[in-house]
Amino acid sequence: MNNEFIKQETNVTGEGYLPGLAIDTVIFGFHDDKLKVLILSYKDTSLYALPGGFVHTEEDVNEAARRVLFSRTGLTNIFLDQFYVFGDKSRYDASSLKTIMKARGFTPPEDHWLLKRFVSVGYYALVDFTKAIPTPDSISDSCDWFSLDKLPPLMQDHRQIIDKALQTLQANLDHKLIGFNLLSDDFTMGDLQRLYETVLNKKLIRAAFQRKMLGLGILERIAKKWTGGAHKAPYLYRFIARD
Amino acid sequence: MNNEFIKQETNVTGEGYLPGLAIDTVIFGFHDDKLKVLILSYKDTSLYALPGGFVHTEEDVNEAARRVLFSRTGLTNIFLDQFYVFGDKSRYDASSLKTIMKARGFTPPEDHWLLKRFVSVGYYALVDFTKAIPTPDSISDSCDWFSLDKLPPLMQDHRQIIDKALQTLQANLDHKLIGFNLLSDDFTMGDLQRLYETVLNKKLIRAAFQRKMLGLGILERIAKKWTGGAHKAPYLYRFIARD
DNA sequence: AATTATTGTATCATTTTGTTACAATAATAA
DNA sequence: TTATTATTGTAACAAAATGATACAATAATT
Repeated sequence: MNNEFIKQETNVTGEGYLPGLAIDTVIFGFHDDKLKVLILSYKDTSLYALPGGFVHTEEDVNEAARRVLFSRTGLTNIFLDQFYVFGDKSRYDASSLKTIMKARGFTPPEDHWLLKRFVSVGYYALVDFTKAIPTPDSISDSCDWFSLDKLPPLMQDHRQIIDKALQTLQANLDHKLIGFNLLSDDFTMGDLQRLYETVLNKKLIRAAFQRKMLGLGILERIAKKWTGGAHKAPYLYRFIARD
Repeated sequence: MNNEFIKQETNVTGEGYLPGLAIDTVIFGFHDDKLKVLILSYKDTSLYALPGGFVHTEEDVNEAARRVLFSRTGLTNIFLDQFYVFGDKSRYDASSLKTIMKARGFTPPEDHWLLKRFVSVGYYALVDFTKAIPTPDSISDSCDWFSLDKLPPLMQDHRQIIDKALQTLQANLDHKLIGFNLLSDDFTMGDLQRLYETVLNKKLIRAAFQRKMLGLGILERIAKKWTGGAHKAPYLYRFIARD
C-alpha cells in the first residue's frame, strides 16, 4: 500500500523529486469485446485520473514509471512504452491537486511544489484484464477499469493523454508483439481477432487473419478448448516465448 | 544571434526556466548520398553537441523546441517531431557544462542550476540540405553538417539520441510524408530513391519504387531536367501541397 | 549518325491479401 | 443414436501489391 503522496504533500518544496516532471500511465485491458482503461478516483473529491506520479531524484524516468504504476495500482512486471511528452503550458491546472489535498485535510501553501507547472511523460501498456487485479493506493477510493467509450470526466488533460495513447497503440499493434500481456496465457484465434478488431475499431477477415497470424510464427497451438458451444472446439494458442 | 546562454549562466538559480528539463534536436539533412546531422561546437572547448536548450516557464515544450532550434542554428519553419524522452539518471554529466562555462570565463557555483540533473526531450526533423544554412549562435564556434558515419565525439549521451532519432526516422519514413523539407522543392525520382535508400540503408528496386511513389498521388510532375548527362532527361517532381 | 547511360513504363512472375466455400466437429435436439 | 446447428480450420481461387526483367525514348557525346 502506497503512502508516498503523504510524503509528497507535506514535503512542500518537493525535496527528493525532480521538479515539474510527472508521469502518467495509460493501462489498457480487454474485456467483453471492449477496450478498458485503468482509472483511479481520489478520495472525497469525485476526481478521476490516470495512475500517475513523480520521479525521484535518484531514479531513471523509465524506472519511475514502473514504480509509479506499481505503487498506485499494485500492477507489476508490465512492459510500459513511453509514447509522448505532454508539455503545453495550458495543460496544468493546480485546482485539481488543491482539491485533492484539501479533501485530505491539508491546505497547501500557494507555492507548494505540486501546484506549479508540470510536464508529464506518458506511458502505456497492455495487460491481461483477468490477471491484472488493480488495488487502489491509500489516497484513492478506487482503481477500476472503465470502458473507453464510458470514461468519466477526467482531471486535467488526461482524456487527451488516453486518446494519444490509443493512437499509438493502434499504430503499433502489428509491429510490437502486442497482446503479449493483453490476453491470458492461452487464447483462441477468435479471442485474438476480437482484440485486434476492438483496438483497430474495424472488422477483419477471419480466414486472412488466421492465415496471417499463423504465418508470423509467433503462436504455438496448445490444445483444444471445449467451449460448451454447439460447434467444433477451437484450438488454444499461446505466444511462443522468445529466448 | 542568440545570447540566451549568457542569461542562463549568470542566472544561477535558473529563474524563468523549467528546472531539470532540456531539449535536444536532431536535424537530418541529405547530401552526397549521405545522411548528415547538424552539430554545434562550443567555443574553446572542442565539445560537440546537438542543438539544444531549455524551456521557458511561459512556453509550451513543443514551442520551446522550435525556438531553441532557431536560436541555436538560425533554422526556422521546420516541422519538429518529438520522439523520445531521455531520462536516465546516469545520462547527465555536469562536467561538460562546467567546461563550457569555464571556457567562457565564468566559474559556476556548485549548485548552479545547469549543473543539476536534466531530463531531455528529443525532437528530430528533416530539412533540405541546400536551403538550411545553419549559423552558429554566439556561444558556438560552428554549426555544421556531419555525416552520420563521421560524427565527432559528442557531449553526454548525444550519440544515443541521434541513434534513437535515426531509428524513428526509418520507422516513419513511409508513413509521414517525409522528404517534405528534406529535398529541395524540385527533385528527380532518382534523388528521392537515393534519399530513401540512404535513410533505410538498403537498395530499393527502381521500377517498383517509381510505381509506388507515383501511385501515392503526392507527387506532381513539373518539367524535364537537362542534367548534362548522356542520357534521357529525367522529370522533375515536387510534393503536391495539401490545402 | 552511331554510341552511351539513364529514365519511364510495360510485362510477367511472385507474393500477399481478399473472398468464398467446405469439411470437421462439439454440443444440442430429435 | 442420429440429425441439426454453429463455429473452426483450411483449401481454393481472385484480386492486389510487389519483385524482376526488358525495352523504347532520349540527351549528351563521339
